Amino acid sequence: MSQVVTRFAPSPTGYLHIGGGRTALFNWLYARGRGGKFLLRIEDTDRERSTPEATAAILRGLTWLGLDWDGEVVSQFERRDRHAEVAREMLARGTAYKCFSTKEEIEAYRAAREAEGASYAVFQSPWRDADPSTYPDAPYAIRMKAPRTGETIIEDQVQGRVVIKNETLDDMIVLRSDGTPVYMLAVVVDDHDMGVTHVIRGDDHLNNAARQQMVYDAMGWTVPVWAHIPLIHGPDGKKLSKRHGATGVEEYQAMGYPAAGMRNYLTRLGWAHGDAEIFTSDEAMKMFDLSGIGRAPARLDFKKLENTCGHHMAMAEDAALLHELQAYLAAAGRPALTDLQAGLMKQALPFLKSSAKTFPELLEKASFLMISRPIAADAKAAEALDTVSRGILKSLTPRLQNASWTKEALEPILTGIATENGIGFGKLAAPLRAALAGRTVTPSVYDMMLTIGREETVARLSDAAA
RNA sequence: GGCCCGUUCGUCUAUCGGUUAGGACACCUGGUUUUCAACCAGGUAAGAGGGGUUCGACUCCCCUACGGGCUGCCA
Repeated sequence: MSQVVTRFAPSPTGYLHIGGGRTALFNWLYARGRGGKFLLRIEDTDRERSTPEATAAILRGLTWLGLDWDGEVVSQFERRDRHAEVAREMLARGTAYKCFSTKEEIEAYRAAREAEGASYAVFQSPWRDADPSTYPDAPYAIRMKAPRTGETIIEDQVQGRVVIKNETLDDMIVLRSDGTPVYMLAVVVDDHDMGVTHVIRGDDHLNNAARQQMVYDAMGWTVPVWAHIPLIHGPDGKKLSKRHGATGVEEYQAMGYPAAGMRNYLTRLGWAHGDAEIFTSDEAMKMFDLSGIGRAPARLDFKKLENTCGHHMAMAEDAALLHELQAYLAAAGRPALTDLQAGLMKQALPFLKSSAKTFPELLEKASFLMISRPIAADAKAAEALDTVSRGILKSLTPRLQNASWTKEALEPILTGIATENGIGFGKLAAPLRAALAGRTVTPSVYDMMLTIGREETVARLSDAAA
């Protein structure tokens, strides 16, 4: 078996949709897991709607997801001459013909059929078998000479064997009367020329596959392996749209989901391998197979996304996580970390990452190291700093001056103070949290003290005790 | 309208004719605990409906309902 070649072929008419991201991911996993190639082609033949900004956004989205492609990005529009050449070759082979019917004539044909009571009308061009000597001197489109009887069978790796009756398909136009190629032809020519062996795409193309397969047949080309995957739906089961919230991959980056978690979640959305839930991309590549893809559309579940992200956050290496955190801040338009904050963050990451699911949550938990003196206590925290508590903090600071700065050394000091004052550790922790972080919900007081260091700890406690 | 695809706990799914229908998320309860989390243990919860085929159907076939897609000289 020759090398596997897959591709992702989005239209540059907007940002990278979450469904497109998953389609790209499946193609990437399939190719990478088999030592194959994953190609990227921009289907920009619709000049009205295609924009360079959209192409850039799609590339950014893929890059964020960690999906790397092989070779140069192919522009479909730039290959239009090649597409036209194939259309002419079909003409020469007799698998296509010149059609001089105008748009008005086609509409009239359909209207007439419907008037006769037909519920639908496949246009049958009068030029299909016309004698070339009768051709008018007028613009013409090139139509594929599709079989009118029999059936076209799509052997789909996800949908199974799909049978389409040829009589329901018209002679599709492959080259418009203005000489530009039509998408359906372009896809086939490009996939063939690029050596694509496996076409993994949304099942909105399932019906199209029949016509595309006819082009392969007409040209005598090898039909690729088809795999039409179901689309992603919103939580209510309807097609995912803006009203469900985020539909763009980059929006998820801006919301602070780690890319590894996003990848894992998207891989599991509509695909399964036994009970495997949490896995790295390397593991996913080894497990991924077309047979594991479900046939029903899957719904987006933010809770599970978060949970999956939490696992990956905890699994991440500190340096890489810090790097991604900084990228998140930039993507979300939030201020970057100062060198001091970055240094403290690196120390705090080992305990912060184990309980955070997203970067905003991580930052929330890290607020004690983001702030600087004087620490402003919020209303609830201020309540914890009553006269008695301030007195306790005051008596605590001298004992911290000479302690070695480890949890083992600090623990007896803090529990000792609590015992001396006849209070439980919980009663002591509250004012400590208020003094160190200015809030009532924080990481462990020991973790905070160890992170910011002796000098800053004593300073913050002294501030609060004053 | 026609054609095509789909339908297992609330959600993602396992099952490929014989299971007490399994796992994960969510939810509920308990535990741990200096707060919030995280973590640990346990629990609630499913084969759209109706016909067949079969000794036996979630699994195979048909019908219905519901959802989605396609039906362009858009992609």
